[in-house]
Amino acid sequence: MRTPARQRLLDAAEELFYAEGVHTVGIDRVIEHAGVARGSLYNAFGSKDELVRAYLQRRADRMFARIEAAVERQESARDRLLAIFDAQADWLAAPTYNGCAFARAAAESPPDGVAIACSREYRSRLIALLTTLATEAGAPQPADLARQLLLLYDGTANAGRYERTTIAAVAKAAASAIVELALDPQSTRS
Amino acid sequence: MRTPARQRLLDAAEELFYAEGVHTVGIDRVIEHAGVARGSLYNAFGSKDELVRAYLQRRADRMFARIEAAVERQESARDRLLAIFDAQADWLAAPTYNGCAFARAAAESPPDGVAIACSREYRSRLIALLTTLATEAGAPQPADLARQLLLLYDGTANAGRYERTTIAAVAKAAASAIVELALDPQSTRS
DNA sequence: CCGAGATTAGACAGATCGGTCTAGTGGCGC
DNA sequence: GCGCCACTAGACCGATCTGTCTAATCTCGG
Repeated sequence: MRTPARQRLLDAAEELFYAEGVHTVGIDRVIEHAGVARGSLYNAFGSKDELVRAYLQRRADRMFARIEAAVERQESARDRLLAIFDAQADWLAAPTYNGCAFARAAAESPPDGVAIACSREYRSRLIALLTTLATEAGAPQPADLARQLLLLYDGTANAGRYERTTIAAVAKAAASAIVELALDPQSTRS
Repeated sequence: MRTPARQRLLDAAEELFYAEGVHTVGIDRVIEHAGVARGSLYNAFGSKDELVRAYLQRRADRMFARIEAAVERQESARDRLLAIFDAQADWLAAPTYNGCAFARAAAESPPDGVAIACSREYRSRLIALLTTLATEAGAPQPADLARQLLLLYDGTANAGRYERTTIAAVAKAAASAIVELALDPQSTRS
Protein backbone atom coordinates (compact mmCIF):
# COMPACT_ATOMS: atom_id res chain seq x y z
CA MET A 1 0.00 0.00 0.00
CA ARG A 2 2.37 2.67 -1.18
CA THR A 3 -0.15 5.23 -2.29
CA PRO A 4 -3.59 4.26 -1.14
CA ALA A 5 -4.59 7.61 0.29
CA ARG A 6 -4.99 9.54 -2.90
CA GLN A 7 -6.62 6.62 -4.64
CA ARG A 8 -9.08 5.92 -1.84
CA LEU A 9 -9.92 9.59 -1.67
CA LEU A 10 -10.69 9.71 -5.35
CA ASP A 11 -12.86 6.63 -5.13
CA ALA A 12 -14.75 7.95 -2.13
CA ALA A 13 -15.13 11.36 -3.72
CA GLU A 14 -16.51 9.90 -6.92
CA GLU A 15 -18.98 7.73 -5.10
CA LEU A 16 -20.29 10.45 -2.83
CA PHE A 17 -20.07 13.42 -5.17
CA TYR A 18 -21.87 11.58 -7.93
CA ALA A 19 -24.54 10.12 -5.69
CA GLU A 20 -25.34 13.19 -3.62
CA GLY A 21 -23.80 16.19 -5.31
CA VAL A 22 -20.55 18.05 -5.00
CA HIS A 23 -21.87 20.83 -2.84
CA THR A 24 -23.90 18.65 -0.50
CA VAL A 25 -21.07 16.30 0.38
CA GLY A 26 -18.57 17.86 2.72
CA ILE A 27 -14.92 17.11 3.25
CA ASP A 28 -15.72 15.20 6.40
CA ARG A 29 -17.97 12.80 4.55
CA VAL A 30 -15.31 12.10 1.96
CA ILE A 31 -12.47 11.42 4.38
CA GLU A 32 -14.71 9.31 6.56
CA HIS A 33 -15.84 7.22 3.60
CA ALA A 34 -12.26 6.90 2.38
CA GLY A 35 -10.98 5.99 5.83
CA VAL A 36 -8.37 8.68 5.57
CA ALA A 37 -7.25 11.52 7.74
CA ARG A 38 -8.21 15.08 7.08
CA GLY A 39 -4.66 16.19 6.54
CA SER A 40 -4.05 13.56 3.90
CA LEU A 41 -6.69 15.10 1.69
CA TYR A 42 -5.15 18.53 1.84
CA ASN A 43 -1.72 17.03 1.45
CA ALA A 44 -2.77 15.18 -1.70
CA PHE A 45 -5.09 17.73 -3.32
CA GLY A 46 -4.67 21.02 -1.56
CA SER A 47 -8.32 22.00 -1.66
CA LYS A 48 -11.78 20.66 -2.25
CA ASP A 49 -11.87 22.30 -5.64
CA GLU A 50 -8.84 20.33 -6.74
CA LEU A 51 -10.43 17.15 -5.46
CA VAL A 52 -13.51 17.93 -7.52
CA ARG A 53 -11.37 18.60 -10.56
CA ALA A 54 -9.52 15.32 -10.13
CA TYR A 55 -12.81 13.48 -9.67
CA LEU A 56 -14.32 14.96 -12.82
CA GLN A 57 -11.21 14.49 -14.92
CA ARG A 58 -10.82 10.87 -14.00
CA ARG A 59 -14.47 10.27 -14.67
CA ALA A 60 -14.25 12.01 -18.02
CA ASP A 61 -11.32 9.85 -19.02
CA ARG A 62 -13.11 6.67 -18.03
CA MET A 63 -16.34 7.59 -19.75
CA PHE A 64 -14.57 8.67 -22.89
CA ALA A 65 -12.60 5.44 -22.98
CA ARG A 66 -15.79 3.42 -22.71
CA ILE A 67 -17.41 5.43 -25.45
CA GLU A 68 -14.44 4.87 -27.71
CA ALA A 69 -14.55 1.17 -26.91
CA ALA A 70 -18.22 1.09 -27.90
CA VAL A 71 -17.32 2.82 -31.14
CA GLU A 72 -14.58 0.32 -31.90
CA ARG A 73 -17.04 -2.48 -31.33
CA GLN A 74 -19.01 -1.39 -34.37
CA GLU A 75 -18.01 -1.79 -37.96
CA SER A 76 -20.30 0.25 -40.12
CA ALA A 77 -19.79 3.98 -40.04
CA ARG A 78 -23.44 4.47 -39.17
CA ASP A 79 -23.31 2.14 -36.19
CA ARG A 80 -20.12 3.76 -34.99
CA LEU A 81 -21.87 7.10 -35.05
CA LEU A 82 -24.62 5.67 -32.86
CA ALA A 83 -22.29 3.77 -30.55
CA ILE A 84 -22.23 6.57 -27.98
CA PHE A 85 -25.83 5.70 -27.20
CA ASP A 86 -24.85 2.10 -26.58
CA ALA A 87 -22.35 3.24 -23.98
CA GLN A 88 -24.99 5.47 -22.50
CA ALA A 89 -27.44 2.60 -22.38
CA ASP A 90 -24.96 0.67 -20.27
CA TRP A 91 -24.68 3.52 -17.81
CA LEU A 92 -28.42 3.96 -17.64
CA ALA A 93 -28.79 0.29 -16.80
CA ALA A 94 -26.64 0.65 -13.70
CA PRO A 95 -28.74 0.99 -10.55
CA THR A 96 -26.52 3.79 -9.30
CA TYR A 97 -27.08 5.93 -12.37
CA ASN A 98 -27.84 9.46 -11.37
CA GLY A 99 -27.59 11.61 -14.46
CA CYS A 100 -24.61 13.22 -16.09
CA ALA A 101 -21.89 13.89 -13.53
CA PHE A 102 -20.70 16.92 -15.43
CA ALA A 103 -24.08 18.49 -15.93
CA ARG A 104 -24.92 18.04 -12.29
CA ALA A 105 -21.60 19.31 -11.02
CA ALA A 106 -21.83 22.24 -13.38
CA ALA A 107 -25.31 23.03 -12.13
CA GLU A 108 -23.93 23.56 -8.65
CA SER A 109 -20.90 25.45 -9.77
CA PRO A 110 -20.46 29.18 -10.21
CA PRO A 111 -19.83 30.18 -13.83
CA ASP A 112 -16.09 30.34 -13.29
CA GLY A 113 -15.91 27.17 -11.20
CA VAL A 114 -13.94 24.07 -11.96
CA ALA A 115 -17.02 22.01 -12.79
CA ILE A 116 -17.99 24.30 -15.64
CA ALA A 117 -14.49 24.06 -17.05
CA CYS A 118 -14.45 20.27 -16.80
CA SER A 119 -17.87 20.05 -18.44
CA ARG A 120 -16.77 22.27 -21.28
CA GLU A 121 -13.75 20.12 -21.89
CA TYR A 122 -15.74 16.90 -21.82
CA ARG A 123 -18.32 18.32 -24.18
CA SER A 124 -15.72 19.47 -26.66
CA ARG A 125 -14.12 16.04 -26.62
CA LEU A 126 -17.47 14.46 -27.39
CA ILE A 127 -18.20 16.94 -30.14
CA ALA A 128 -14.82 16.25 -31.71
CA LEU A 129 -15.40 12.51 -31.63
CA LEU A 130 -18.91 12.75 -33.00
CA THR A 131 -17.84 15.13 -35.73
CA THR A 132 -15.12 12.75 -36.84
CA LEU A 133 -17.54 9.84 -36.88
CA ALA A 134 -20.12 11.87 -38.75
CA THR A 135 -17.54 12.79 -41.34
CA GLU A 136 -16.53 9.17 -41.75
CA ALA A 137 -20.18 8.26 -42.14
CA GLY A 138 -20.42 10.70 -45.02
CA ALA A 139 -22.70 13.23 -43.45
CA PRO A 140 -23.03 16.32 -45.62
CA GLN A 141 -22.78 18.56 -42.55
CA PRO A 142 -20.94 16.53 -39.94
CA ALA A 143 -20.66 19.34 -37.40
CA ASP A 144 -24.42 19.89 -37.32
CA LEU A 145 -25.13 16.19 -37.06
CA ALA A 146 -22.67 15.89 -34.21
CA ARG A 147 -24.34 18.71 -32.34
CA GLN A 148 -27.76 17.20 -32.87
CA LEU A 149 -26.61 13.89 -31.48
CA LEU A 150 -24.98 15.57 -28.53
CA LEU A 151 -28.27 17.28 -27.72
CA LEU A 152 -29.89 13.89 -27.60
CA TYR A 153 -27.08 12.53 -25.48
CA ASP A 154 -27.44 15.40 -23.01
CA GLY A 155 -31.16 15.08 -22.83
CA THR A 156 -31.03 11.36 -22.27
CA ALA A 157 -28.54 11.74 -19.44
CA ASN A 158 -30.84 14.21 -17.77
CA ALA A 159 -34.03 12.26 -18.35
CA GLY A 160 -32.31 9.19 -16.98
CA ARG A 161 -32.57 10.67 -13.53
CA TYR A 162 -36.34 10.38 -13.69
CA GLU A 163 -37.03 7.25 -15.66
CA ARG A 164 -34.38 4.73 -16.43
CA THR A 165 -36.26 1.80 -17.82
CA THR A 166 -36.82 2.44 -21.49
CA ILE A 167 -35.28 5.83 -22.07
CA ALA A 168 -32.16 4.42 -23.69
CA ALA A 169 -34.21 2.76 -26.39
CA VAL A 170 -36.15 5.95 -26.99
CA ALA A 171 -32.92 7.87 -27.32
CA LYS A 172 -31.39 5.45 -29.75
CA ALA A 173 -34.52 5.45 -31.87
CA ALA A 174 -34.43 9.21 -32.03
CA ALA A 175 -30.73 9.18 -32.84
CA SER A 176 -31.32 6.65 -35.59
CA ALA A 177 -33.99 8.86 -37.07
CA ILE A 178 -31.71 11.87 -37.06
CA VAL A 179 -28.83 9.97 -38.59
CA GLU A 180 -31.11 8.37 -41.13
CA LEU A 181 -32.40 11.67 -42.37
CA ALA A 182 -28.98 13.31 -42.29
CA LEU A 183 -27.30 10.57 -44.34
CA ASP A 184 -30.10 9.58 -46.71
CA PRO A 185 -32.38 12.57 -46.96
CA GLN A 186 -34.14 11.30 -50.06
CA SER A 187 -34.40 7.59 -49.67
CA THR A 188 -37.08 5.60 -47.95
CA ARG A 189 -36.57 4.00 -44.61
CA SER A 190 -35.49 0.37 -44.51
CA MET B 1 -48.20 48.61 -2.04
CA ARG B 2 -50.37 46.32 -0.04
CA THR B 3 -48.40 43.10 -0.42
CA PRO B 4 -45.05 43.84 -1.95
CA ALA B 5 -42.96 41.72 0.38
CA ARG B 6 -43.89 38.29 -0.91
CA GLN B 7 -43.77 39.45 -4.50
CA ARG B 8 -40.42 41.13 -4.17
CA LEU B 9 -39.05 38.07 -2.43
CA LEU B 10 -40.19 35.82 -5.24
CA ASP B 11 -38.69 38.11 -7.84
CA ALA B 12 -35.40 38.33 -6.02
CA ALA B 13 -35.34 34.60 -5.39
CA GLU B 14 -35.95 33.81 -9.03
CA GLU B 15 -33.28 36.18 -10.19
CA LEU B 16 -30.62 34.95 -7.80
CA PHE B 17 -31.53 31.28 -7.65
CA TYR B 18 -31.64 30.98 -11.40
CA ALA B 19 -28.47 32.95 -12.01
CA GLU B 20 -26.29 31.44 -9.30
CA GLY B 21 -27.96 28.30 -8.02
CA VAL B 22 -30.33 27.50 -5.20
CA HIS B 23 -27.70 26.19 -2.85
CA THR B 24 -25.17 28.89 -3.46
CA VAL B 25 -27.50 31.79 -2.79
CA GLY B 26 -28.24 32.22 0.88
CA ILE B 27 -31.19 33.76 2.61
CA ASP B 28 -29.25 36.91 3.30
CA ARG B 29 -28.60 37.50 -0.38
CA VAL B 30 -32.27 37.08 -1.20
CA ILE B 31 -33.60 39.45 1.42
CA GLU B 32 -30.93 42.00 0.65
CA HIS B 33 -31.73 41.90 -3.06
CA ALA B 34 -35.44 42.10 -2.33
CA GLY B 35 -35.00 44.96 0.11
CA VAL B 36 -36.99 43.09 2.68
CA ALA B 37 -36.47 42.16 6.29
CA ARG B 38 -35.43 38.71 7.35
CA GLY B 39 -38.58 38.09 9.31
CA SER B 40 -40.76 38.89 6.33
CA LEU B 41 -39.35 35.97 4.42
CA TYR B 42 -40.11 33.51 7.18
CA ASN B 43 -43.48 35.10 7.73
CA ALA B 44 -44.38 34.68 4.08
CA PHE B 45 -42.78 31.32 3.28
CA GLY B 46 -41.77 29.65 6.51
CA SER B 47 -38.54 28.19 5.21
CA LYS B 48 -36.06 28.38 2.40
CA ASP B 49 -37.41 25.14 0.97
CA GLU B 50 -40.84 26.66 0.60
CA LEU B 51 -39.34 29.71 -1.07
CA VAL B 52 -37.59 27.42 -3.51
CA ARG B 53 -40.81 25.56 -4.16
CA ALA B 54 -42.70 28.80 -4.78
CA TYR B 55 -39.94 29.99 -7.09
CA LEU B 56 -39.98 26.81 -9.14
CA GLN B 57 -43.75 26.54 -9.28
CA ARG B 58 -44.18 30.09 -10.46
CA ARG B 59 -41.49 29.60 -13.04
CA ALA B 60 -43.07 26.36 -14.22
CA ASP B 61 -46.41 28.08 -14.65
CA ARG B 62 -44.91 30.93 -16.61
CA MET B 63 -42.87 28.68 -18.85
CA PHE B 64 -45.75 26.36 -19.50
CA ALA B 65 -47.98 29.28 -20.36
CA ARG B 66 -45.47 30.56 -22.87
CA ILE B 67 -45.13 27.13 -24.40
CA GLU B 68 -48.86 26.84 -24.76
CA ALA B 69 -48.96 30.28 -26.31
CA ALA B 70 -46.34 29.20 -28.82
CA VAL B 71 -48.44 26.14 -29.61
CA GLU B 72 -51.56 28.22 -30.15
CA ARG B 73 -49.62 30.44 -32.52
CA GLN B 74 -49.28 27.53 -34.94
CA GLU B 75 -51.97 26.06 -37.10
CA SER B 76 -50.76 22.80 -38.53
CA ALA B 77 -50.55 19.86 -36.16
CA ARG B 78 -46.92 19.35 -37.09
CA ASP B 79 -45.93 22.91 -36.32
CA ARG B 80 -47.81 22.78 -33.04
CA LEU B 81 -45.78 19.74 -32.11
CA LEU B 82 -42.60 21.66 -32.78
CA ALA B 83 -43.76 24.87 -31.14
CA ILE B 84 -42.07 24.01 -27.84
CA PHE B 85 -38.76 24.56 -29.58
CA ASP B 86 -39.87 28.00 -30.67
CA ALA B 87 -40.53 28.91 -27.06
CA GLN B 88 -37.18 27.47 -26.12
CA ALA B 89 -35.49 29.48 -28.85
CA ASP B 90 -36.87 32.63 -27.26
CA TRP B 91 -35.43 31.68 -23.89
CA LEU B 92 -32.09 30.81 -25.38
CA ALA B 93 -31.94 34.20 -27.01
CA ALA B 94 -32.16 35.96 -23.66
CA PRO B 95 -28.76 37.09 -22.39
CA THR B 96 -29.57 35.84 -18.90
CA TYR B 97 -30.29 32.30 -20.06
CA ASN B 98 -28.56 29.83 -17.82
CA GLY B 99 -30.00 26.42 -18.60
CA CYS B 100 -33.11 24.71 -17.35
CA ALA B 101 -34.04 26.02 -13.93
CA PHE B 102 -35.53 22.69 -12.93
CA ALA B 103 -32.66 20.55 -14.08
CA ARG B 104 -30.20 22.78 -12.30
CA ALA B 105 -32.20 23.00 -9.10
CA ALA B 106 -32.72 19.24 -9.19
CA ALA B 107 -29.00 18.70 -9.63
CA GLU B 108 -28.38 20.42 -6.32
CA SER B 109 -31.22 18.76 -4.53
CA PRO B 110 -31.24 15.54 -2.55
CA PRO B 111 -33.39 12.84 -4.12
CA ASP B 112 -36.30 13.63 -1.85
CA GLY B 113 -35.92 17.40 -2.09
CA VAL B 114 -38.46 19.88 -3.35
CA ALA B 115 -36.55 20.58 -6.53
CA ILE B 116 -36.77 16.99 -7.67
CA ALA B 117 -40.49 16.98 -7.04
CA CYS B 118 -41.00 20.22 -8.94
CA SER B 119 -38.92 18.94 -11.84
CA ARG B 120 -40.91 15.73 -11.99
CA GLU B 121 -44.14 17.67 -12.10
CA TYR B 122 -42.91 20.01 -14.80
CA ARG B 123 -41.64 17.12 -16.89
CA SER B 124 -44.91 15.25 -16.63
CA ARG B 125 -46.81 18.35 -17.70
CA LEU B 126 -44.57 18.66 -20.75
CA ILE B 127 -44.91 14.99 -21.59
CA ALA B 128 -48.69 15.25 -21.35
CA LEU B 129 -48.76 18.26 -23.63
CA LEU B 130 -46.40 16.73 -26.17
CA THR B 131 -48.28 13.45 -26.16
CA THR B 132 -51.54 15.24 -26.87
CA LEU B 133 -49.96 17.20 -29.70
CA ALA B 134 -48.34 14.08 -31.10
CA THR B 135 -51.70 12.32 -31.07
CA GLU B 136 -53.35 15.23 -32.83
CA ALA B 137 -50.57 15.16 -35.40
CA GLY B 138 -51.40 11.54 -36.11
CA ALA B 139 -48.27 9.94 -34.77
CA PRO B 140 -48.56 6.17 -34.69
CA GLN B 141 -46.89 6.06 -31.26
CA PRO B 142 -47.49 9.47 -29.74
CA ALA B 143 -46.00 8.61 -26.35
CA ASP B 144 -42.67 7.60 -27.84
CA LEU B 145 -42.54 10.64 -30.07
CA ALA B 146 -43.28 12.87 -27.10
CA ARG B 147 -40.46 11.33 -25.12
CA GLN B 148 -38.05 11.72 -27.99
CA LEU B 149 -38.90 15.36 -28.33
CA LEU B 150 -38.55 15.88 -24.62
CA LEU B 151 -35.06 14.39 -24.75
CA LEU B 152 -34.18 16.97 -27.34
CA TYR B 153 -35.74 19.70 -25.26
CA ASP B 154 -33.76 18.67 -22.20
CA GLY B 155 -30.53 18.41 -24.10
CA THR B 156 -30.97 21.79 -25.71
CA ALA B 157 -31.63 23.43 -22.37
CA ASN B 158 -28.44 21.95 -21.03
CA ALA B 159 -26.32 22.69 -24.06
CA GLY B 160 -27.62 26.25 -23.99
CA ARG B 161 -25.44 26.89 -20.98
CA TYR B 162 -22.35 26.41 -23.10
CA GLU B 163 -23.25 27.76 -26.50
CA ARG B 164 -26.28 29.85 -27.08
CA THR B 165 -25.84 31.18 -30.55
CA THR B 166 -27.10 28.58 -32.96
CA ILE B 167 -28.13 25.74 -30.72
CA ALA B 168 -31.83 26.50 -31.05
CA ALA B 169 -31.69 26.05 -34.80
CA VAL B 170 -29.81 22.78 -34.41
CA ALA B 171 -32.43 21.55 -31.97
CA LYS B 172 -35.32 22.46 -34.19
CA ALA B 173 -33.71 20.77 -37.14
CA ALA B 174 -33.25 17.61 -35.12
CA ALA B 175 -36.82 17.80 -33.86
CA SER B 176 -38.09 18.25 -37.38
CA ALA B 177 -36.19 15.19 -38.49
CA ILE B 178 -37.65 13.12 -35.69
CA VAL B 179 -41.18 14.30 -36.34
CA GLU B 180 -40.74 13.83 -40.05
CA LEU B 181 -39.73 10.23 -39.73
CA ALA B 182 -42.34 9.50 -37.08
CA LEU B 183 -45.22 10.88 -39.10
CA ASP B 184 -44.17 9.93 -42.63
CA PRO B 185 -41.87 6.96 -42.30
CA GLN B 186 -42.08 6.02 -45.97
CA SER B 187 -42.27 9.26 -47.85
CA THR B 188 -39.43 11.39 -49.11
CA ARG B 189 -38.45 14.64 -47.49
CA SER B 190 -39.90 17.82 -48.87
C1' DC C 1 18.66 1.12 13.18
C1' DC C 2 17.48 5.51 12.15
C1' DG C 3 15.65 9.42 10.06
C1' DA C 4 12.43 11.44 6.44
C1' DG C 5 8.12 11.67 4.73
C1' DA C 6 3.53 10.11 4.67
C1' DT C 7 -0.39 9.36 7.60
C1' DT C 8 -3.14 9.55 11.69
C1' DA C 9 -6.70 11.69 15.05
C1' DG C 10 -8.46 15.56 16.45
C1' DA C 11 -8.62 20.29 18.15
C1' DC C 12 -9.21 24.70 16.33
C1' DA C 13 -10.33 28.95 13.54
C1' DG C 14 -13.13 31.80 10.63
C1' DA C 15 -16.91 32.09 7.84
C1' DT C 16 -21.57 31.17 6.49
C1' DC C 17 -25.66 28.91 6.73
C1' DG C 18 -30.90 28.50 8.03
C1' DG C 19 -33.83 29.85 11.43
C1' DT C 20 -35.68 32.26 15.81
C1' DC C 21 -36.66 36.05 18.51
C1' DT C 22 -37.39 40.80 20.14
C1' DA C 23 -38.48 45.52 19.94
C1' DG C 24 -40.00 49.04 17.37
C1' DT C 25 -42.58 51.16 13.31
C1' DG C 26 -45.79 51.95 9.76
C1' DG C 27 -50.34 52.12 7.65
C1' DC C 28 -55.18 50.85 7.35
C1' DG C 29 -59.81 49.52 8.84
C1' DC C 30 -63.14 50.22 12.37
C1' DG D 1 -58.16 57.55 17.93
C1' DC D 2 -57.11 52.90 18.56
C1' DG D 3 -55.96 48.35 17.72
C1' DC D 4 -54.28 45.11 14.44
C1' DC D 5 -51.11 43.23 11.40
C1' DA D 6 -47.44 43.40 8.20
C1' DC D 7 -43.02 44.95 8.09
C1' DT D 8 -38.22 46.43 9.66
C1' DA D 9 -33.62 46.07 11.68
C1' DG D 10 -30.66 43.37 13.82
C1' DA D 11 -28.96 40.48 17.54
C1' DC D 12 -28.56 35.79 18.38
C1' DC D 13 -28.23 30.51 18.19
C1' DG D 14 -26.57 26.09 16.80
C1' DA D 15 -24.97 23.64 13.03
C1' DT D 16 -21.93 23.03 9.29
C1' DC D 17 -18.52 24.19 6.10
C1' DT D 18 -13.46 24.58 4.34
C1' DG D 19 -9.08 24.85 5.76
C1' DT D 20 -4.98 24.96 9.27
C1' DC D 21 -2.27 23.20 12.74
C1' DT D 22 -0.20 20.02 16.16
C1' DA D 23 1.60 15.97 17.83
C1' DA D 24 1.87 11.16 17.71
C1' DT D 25 2.44 7.11 14.73
C1' DC D 26 3.67 4.33 10.88
C1' DT D 27 6.64 2.82 6.90
C1' DC D 28 10.34 2.25 4.34
C1' DG D 29 14.94 3.47 2.12
C1' DG D 30 19.62 3.82 3.19
